Amino acid sequence: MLINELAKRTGLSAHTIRFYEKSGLIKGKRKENVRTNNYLHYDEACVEKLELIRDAKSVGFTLREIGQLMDAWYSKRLSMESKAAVLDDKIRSIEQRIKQLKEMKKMLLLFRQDVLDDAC
Amino acid sequence: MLINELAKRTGLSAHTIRFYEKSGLIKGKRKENVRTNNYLHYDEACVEKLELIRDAKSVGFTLREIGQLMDAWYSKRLSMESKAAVLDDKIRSIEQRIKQLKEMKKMLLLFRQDVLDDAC
DNA sequence: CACAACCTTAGAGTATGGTCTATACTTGCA
DNA sequence: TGCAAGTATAGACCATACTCTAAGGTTGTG
Repeated sequence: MLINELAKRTGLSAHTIRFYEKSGLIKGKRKENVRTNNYLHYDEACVEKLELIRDAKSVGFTLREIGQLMDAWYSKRLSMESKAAVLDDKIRSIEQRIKQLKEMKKMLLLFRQDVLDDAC
Repeated sequence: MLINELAKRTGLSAHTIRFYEKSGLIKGKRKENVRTNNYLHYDEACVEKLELIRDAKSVGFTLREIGQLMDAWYSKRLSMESKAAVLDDKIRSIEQRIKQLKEMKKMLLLFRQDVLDDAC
């Protein structure tokens, strides 16, 4: 599929997709048998990757971290161990973030109670 | 206390503290009886606020959101209802983020298992 | 009273993550 | 064949959140 279809499939703009491609997160391919243009073609793996990017971004991962994550998942040059290590690292950082969020929530609930108490 | 002591107390740089002050998140006061300089003095509330900023940033809040939060907490011009509403809003967004993080963790654990399985 | 160690403001520079514009070529349809 | 719609690349521009430098005034100690 071409970039506009990919944009429709993922809900991202073509601009943003090009930005991600320039950042090395996804890669389109040129068709060898087509010489008249240099349009880039994208496959289902690109859709999946862009969805992963969207999800990972929404929980606070940077594009750099997401790149490492996708390398661990797709790359052939990394060993099983180093792939697992990258994933373990991200999993630990997620657990840490969940812990911090729970603490922040507890604090906000206290704030909230104080606000309501003061006024009564 | 002056800015360097505040920096030491909070672990933030004086640069960053000035940036936060310029952004409206904290406010130092000039001493009225001192006319020879225009040094800004900070109190314990500033230390607390900066610690809140640090914590809230680490869980992904923007400075703008943190500003709203601290308004809800410290401001006298907001009603009890609107303060509680701001807090409720942030609490809901935290819950949403925790949910997303748990999903992301589940996914990474599956990735991890797949990586290990493939290699065996 | 020299001088290091503070303080101030203004503004430049950096990194991240987009977002948009300009220019130019290609394709598909009437 | 003309022309709207799609594609490519380069680079400008934006917001957020710092980070640093410059230039100048103040304070405290020997």
